[in-house]
Amino acid sequence: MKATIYDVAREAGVSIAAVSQVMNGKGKISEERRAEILKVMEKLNYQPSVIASALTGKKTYTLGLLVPDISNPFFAEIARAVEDQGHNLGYSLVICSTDNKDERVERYLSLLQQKSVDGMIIGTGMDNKEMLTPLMERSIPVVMIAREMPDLAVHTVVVDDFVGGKLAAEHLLKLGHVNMAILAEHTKVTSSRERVRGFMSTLTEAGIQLPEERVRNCRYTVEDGKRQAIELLEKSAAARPTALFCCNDMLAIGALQAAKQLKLRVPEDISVIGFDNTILASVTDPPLTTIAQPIEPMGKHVVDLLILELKKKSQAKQRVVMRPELIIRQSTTVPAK
Amino acid sequence: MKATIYDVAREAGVSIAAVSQVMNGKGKISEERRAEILKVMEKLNYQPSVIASALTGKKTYTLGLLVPDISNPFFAEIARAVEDQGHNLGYSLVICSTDNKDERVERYLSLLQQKSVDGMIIGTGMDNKEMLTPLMERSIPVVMIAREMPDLAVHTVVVDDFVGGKLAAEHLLKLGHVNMAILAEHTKVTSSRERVRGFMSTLTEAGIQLPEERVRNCRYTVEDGKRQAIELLEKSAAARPTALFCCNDMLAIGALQAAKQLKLRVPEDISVIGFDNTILASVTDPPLTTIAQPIEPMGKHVVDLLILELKKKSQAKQRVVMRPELIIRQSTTVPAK
DNA sequence: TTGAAAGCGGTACCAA
DNA sequence: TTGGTACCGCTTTCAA
Repeated sequence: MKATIYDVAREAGVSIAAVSQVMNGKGKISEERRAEILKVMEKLNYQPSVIASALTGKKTYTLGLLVPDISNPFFAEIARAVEDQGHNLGYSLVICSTDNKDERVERYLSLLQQKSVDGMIIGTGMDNKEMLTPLMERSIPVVMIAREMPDLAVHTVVVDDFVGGKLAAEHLLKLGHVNMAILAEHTKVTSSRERVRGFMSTLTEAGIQLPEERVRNCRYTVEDGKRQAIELLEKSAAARPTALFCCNDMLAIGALQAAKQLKLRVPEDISVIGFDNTILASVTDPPLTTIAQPIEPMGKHVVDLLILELKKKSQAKQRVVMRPELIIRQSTTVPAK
Repeated sequence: MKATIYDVAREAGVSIAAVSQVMNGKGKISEERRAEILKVMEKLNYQPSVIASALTGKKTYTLGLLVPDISNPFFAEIARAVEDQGHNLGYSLVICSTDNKDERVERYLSLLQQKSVDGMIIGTGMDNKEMLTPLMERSIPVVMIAREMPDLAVHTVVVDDFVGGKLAAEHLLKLGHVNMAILAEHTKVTSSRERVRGFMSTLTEAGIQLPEERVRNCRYTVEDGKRQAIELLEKSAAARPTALFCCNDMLAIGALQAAKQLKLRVPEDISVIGFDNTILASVTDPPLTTIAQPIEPMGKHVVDLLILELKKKSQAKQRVVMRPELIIRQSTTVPAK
């Protein structure tokens, strides 16, 4: 069996209060007693129970992370960043893949509460934003990453999606494209909406109009990206776009596959630009030009905000917007004339 | 504040014991009381504290998963499979990325113990296998996935690496290759060793010898795979291998990049075959022929074994070996003559 | 059936 | 300085 505080106390011939004090560095203990207790703890290989300690109102040192799917490289990379910073600060991470289903979100939220996690990091969308209010009422710290719920007072760390869309547009514009299309996510995904908005507004400034049918909403899968891209591209050279802005790397990969299937060369016949700069973007062929999210700093920052909040409650909620960056690889070039 | 069992008891005018009983479906409670209590629980939105319950000796319904790096697609996919099956059975998952560092493994092992997880799933290697014995002594259930420690009595779920290597070799042999090379992982990684062994033994059976310098040990990164592949490939057409067996998809991607840099065409000039069949294999260009591990069934199975063990202790430890499968895509073909 | 009470492993207050 | 002790929220035994 595991040694308990009682075992240590008995073995050291002191009270459990004394043991507790040396663990927490509180109270006054004579040097010799402290040394003796430490020695016994060592000898018994004593590991204090986080469970017991949590029951007395202390923290569980556990955080929950909700993402749509941990097997999706973007969220896996976020998870790693969050895990690392959490670990630095002494916290463990429970992962929760929601598949973007409200029912799963709800289940996980409830589970995490029952397990008394110290805080939650939300990186998943949800239709019903009311789901978070019970948490706030119970003052369980919540922060958001890569997603936002504007009318919720929580710390949020996102990339500047509008600027991201703008960067993509500027890049394509500079290359000389005028005839473009967009593979977007579902319209309820704010980040995607903003990316589209940034992209479109830049086109508009350049005097270019994008017909409505050139903006396709896709599910977050390679397959759907491919399907929609095919619809966009299976036209005569004159009728099809020369460049495709995809709101995430998965969709861009779908676009790449669509091009291949249609025997179109990337980038000569069709330029493709992605978003996120996950590992996927670097292994495709051709490697994907994409808009990078600073995933690691974002994860680190969101954890810092969460820990800050659960230490000293109540402070102005901040919305941290990080700057995206254009990563030029080889999936974009000047349009064929 | 959160409602406690006392709140429910008071509100319902019963003892906390009664409330506890209806929660656990134990003891005898009259139908009316049970209904009343249920109603009050509902009304107060009562959520029992897993922490408190765990302290009384019940489970925490939390599992720990140790992998080298959750941002690596292979392990992210494993994590997802494990998470799903755990979730089905009522367990949450704490992820621990070890970077294959014994020091991190140790830290996480200790942390998970302090948090009283019900069991641990090890998918990471470790140099010092002694690290697990303290767990066994404390009879904390441990199972392994995708890795093994032969002299450890734990349930293990792995793919048949030897057969995997064999499948790869047979495929290349059938295509007509005689001049091959291997990108392996570090020799301390048993799975990689077995893959190499399976591959080599099949070549030997076919009367083909592989010179020692044709087997390169790499770190688990695209970069290192690329570096080593370049060394293998930067020779005259006559002196270089016509096919490369890579012990995981990451290395295979490195090989693809090496070929590209050396202006060799895949598969015409050089065939490349990977291992794992992660999402990466489907997005490269050309798409990677690879040996698939049945990740999802493996994850499911390992969780089942773990749960089984922590329910009814003590049973013969089993080693489940799943069959790998050759997935032919477009990175392999007949050798140029 | 029902409920009083003794833990589980700590924390923290307070008296000695 | 020390240690006794009342919780924390829940489970379980046992007497009523």
